This record gives sequence, structure tokens and C-alpha cells, in this order.
Amino acid sequence: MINYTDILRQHNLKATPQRLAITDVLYVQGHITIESLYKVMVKKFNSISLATIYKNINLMLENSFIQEVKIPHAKSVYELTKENHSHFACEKCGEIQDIIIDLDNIINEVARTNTFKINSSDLVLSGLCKNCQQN
Amino acid sequence: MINYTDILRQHNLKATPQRLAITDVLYVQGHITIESLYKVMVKKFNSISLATIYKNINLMLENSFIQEVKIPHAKSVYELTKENHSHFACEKCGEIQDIIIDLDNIINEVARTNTFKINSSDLVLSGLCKNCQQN
DNA sequence: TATTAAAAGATAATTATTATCCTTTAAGTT
DNA sequence: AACTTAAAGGATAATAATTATCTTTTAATA
Repeated sequence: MINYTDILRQHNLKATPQRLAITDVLYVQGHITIESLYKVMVKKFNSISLATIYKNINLMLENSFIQEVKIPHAKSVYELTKENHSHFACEKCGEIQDIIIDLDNIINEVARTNTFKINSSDLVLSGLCKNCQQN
Repeated sequence: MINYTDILRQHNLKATPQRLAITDVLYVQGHITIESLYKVMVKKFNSISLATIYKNINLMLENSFIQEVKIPHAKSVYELTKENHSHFACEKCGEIQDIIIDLDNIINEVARTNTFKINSSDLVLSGLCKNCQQN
């Protein structure tokens, strides 16, 4: 388990127990919806306010400490910011997986043949995870 | 301008003036948020209810007559369903453009090296459109 | 340990979306 | 062309999601 205290401080965020727990949940779970995060957090801090979840998620988003991932036909999930990657979303169980895909060639080609300037890409593949293919 | 009357009926949707106007707006504009669609529709039907917009958008989504496109850091837009394609979103002016990108090779490669089964892909490139690069 | 700005918690307010209920109408039938 | 009826529209209440406000608590630093 990583010590996020310093990392939070570097982002000018106080290392409160609630925040450390949120980062820990994100680290352990990988991807989580607001709703699920709140449920998990209530177990750890029985009087935590939903507003605290939202305020922290928004602050962390502003600091690029975390990222929102918009999933087709499902609620957004949040993840700790890491190197550029894409996502797989299982349509049945909702599981989200990180996948490393090199899109450089494609993006360069698109940039070459269009007038816009590309800064970032968001790719989500949807389908069935291994488990849901069987059951 | 396309006649959507029959197309709506084929989807078991009555061809009401409101619906024809919504499809026309989608056809002309390409991509539009709920909010903007409502504003445009109020000009055409001054007593139209926002509920009518939502009900129709949801019905059309269920019928796969239209699609929702989730845009990072922005509101979702809706578009008439067409052949598979990706999107470019201008971070400054919010303009959305369709782009044709062949992702088959990439998707096949990802499928080959992973355990999940891929059914669809959603790719949004973000950056600056031609106009916003200059201004 | 004292100070203070930031954060937490409680909850009100706002925004987005859906549900309900009554009226109107598209589309098929006579 | 009038008749019938299920579907759709409009008004608005209800719910869900998110943000704002205000008071209390606490992390960080002196």
C-alpha cells in the first residue's frame, strides 16, 4: 500500500483520513463509481457525508490526481491518474479493465489527414469479460 | 432533407411533428445536447415540454434510432445512428466532428491478446479545431 | 499548545431526469 | 369523412444527482 500523504500535499491537498481512504480505495479497486465509493467509505467512516465524497472527487479531478472515465450505457468511474491507457467495460457485470493500446500511429494518421490538433484520446471497448462469456 | 416519417414508423414510433422536428434537428446539426435540442425545439413548438424531449430521446435510444456520445469534460451529445465512426471534440468551442477511423486491426490485436470479447468501441479524440487553434 | 485555513459534516438548493396524469392526436377502421 | 383508440404531448410532481452554504472540526505549522 502506497503512502499518499506526501502526494496529496504536493497537490496542495491536506492529507485527511477521509482523503487517504479515498485514494486507498481507488488504488485497491482501480475504478469505482461515486455511488460505490460512498458505500465503501461509509463502512470506514460511518458519519461521512456524501458531500465530502463529491468535494474530494472534484478537487482531485481539478488537480489531475484522478480521472473520470465515461462509460457507454453506464455510470462514470474514477481512477487514479496513470500513464495513458484505454479501457474495457463488460456490458454484463460492469467490470472495468485497463488496457494498454498504442494509438500513436492511428492518432498521427488522423492528425495528418484532418485540420484539428489532437491533445488526448479516450477509447473504451465494450463487450463481455471472460467470466460473463461463460455464465 | 430526408423523410423520416416511414423510418420512424418502422421503429414503431408515430411520426408526430415534434419527432420529425427532432430528427430533422439531429440530421442538420449532427450532434446536439439535450439542452440545446430543447432550445431549438422551443423555437419551433413554443409550448413543447422538456419531458417530450426526454421521452423521445429515450425512445429513440431504445430503438437504436439515435446514439448517445459521451464526451470527456462535457455534456453528452446525441446523433442519428450511422455506420461505425469515432469523434473529435474541440476542447474550446465544444464542436463535435465525426471521424472515420479503421480500428479493426487494433481491436483484433487487443482481442487476440486478452480474454474478453469485444462488441463495440467508442473513441473520442479531444483537442482544438481549426478555428480555435487560431483564435 | 495555539492559530488558522482547509476540510468535514449536515443539510438546503439547484440541476437533471423520470414519473404521473390528463388532454390531444396519429393512424387505422368503418 | 367521422369513429376509435393507443400512443404521444404538455404540465407538473417526484426523484436522483450534484453543488452550495454554513457551522464545527482538524491538519499543518508556528
